[in-house]
Amino acid sequence: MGRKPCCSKKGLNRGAWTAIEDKILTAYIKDHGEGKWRNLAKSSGLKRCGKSCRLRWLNYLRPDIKRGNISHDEEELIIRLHKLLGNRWSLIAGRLPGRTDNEIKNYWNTTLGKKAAGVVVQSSKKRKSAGDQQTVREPPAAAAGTLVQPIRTKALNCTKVLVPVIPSPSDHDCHSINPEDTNSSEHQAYQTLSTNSLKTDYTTEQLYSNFMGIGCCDELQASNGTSNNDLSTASDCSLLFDQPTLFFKEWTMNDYLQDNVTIDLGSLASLFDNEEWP
DNA sequence: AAGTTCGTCAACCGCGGGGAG
DNA sequence: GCTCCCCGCGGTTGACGAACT
Repeated sequence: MGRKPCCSKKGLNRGAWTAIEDKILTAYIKDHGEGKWRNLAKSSGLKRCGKSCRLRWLNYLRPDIKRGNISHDEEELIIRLHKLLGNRWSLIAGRLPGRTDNEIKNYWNTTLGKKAAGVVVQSSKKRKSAGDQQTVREPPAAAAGTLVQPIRTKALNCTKVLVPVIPSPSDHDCHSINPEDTNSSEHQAYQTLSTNSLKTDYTTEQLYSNFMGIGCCDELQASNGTSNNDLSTASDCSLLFDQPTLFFKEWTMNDYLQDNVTIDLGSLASLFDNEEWP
């Protein structure tokens, strides 16, 4: 049957966007809002396909895009999140305010990937001379005999990750969730998750194992229709691994999206350094 | 100065998920 | 249940500029 191409390529502009096109797109989105990209492309008069418009807006024109170099804190965070999530660029980007998945992906491919692999990266735009080859170190994990692999969600057929367990109300002590405080983000997160009829008889080790994609992911998926990738969010990880409630304050998606909270990257990094963290 | 190599990053491509009919 | 459409994601490409020979 074949899939229809996203747009007819006849008569459409391709390649780099011009300043005029940018202006048109920005003005149109200001007036009509995001979404309906295909319609947007037609209605705005831009000779671009919807995909192209969406990409241009999300990766370049959005007002909240952060420009400039990736900071050291951000870099650390990307490395840690990548270790945890693999190439889930959009999820990683979701934790870095103002950064786009494309930007992070590019940064990883050009810089961090090499770093993470143990290659000493030369300062940017400096080529190595013949006698100054890149030094290749053994990856720390490999050297220790244990290769750290990112979670491969696709390979595990586990795109719908489950939260297999939520502590019962009697477990509240260890999560610092006050059941009386129905307005707290902790409580709301608990409610959201607990309404999914989740099991309550898993140990932390089992949770960790499930979360890391080792073991019964498919079985759990079959036994529970809960959808979404929320387990990939740091707040859920915190719930699972008994991390401090600090996470809920700074790392719930809602807080970030709605209140545009400035995230303390240092605190996150220290949290990742916790021994229980993968 | 000219040519070559390499790094960066915007943009494109194809695929899959999910909703509507 | 099937098909179509829209959207979002991750992988890849290619233009461009800087560094090097």
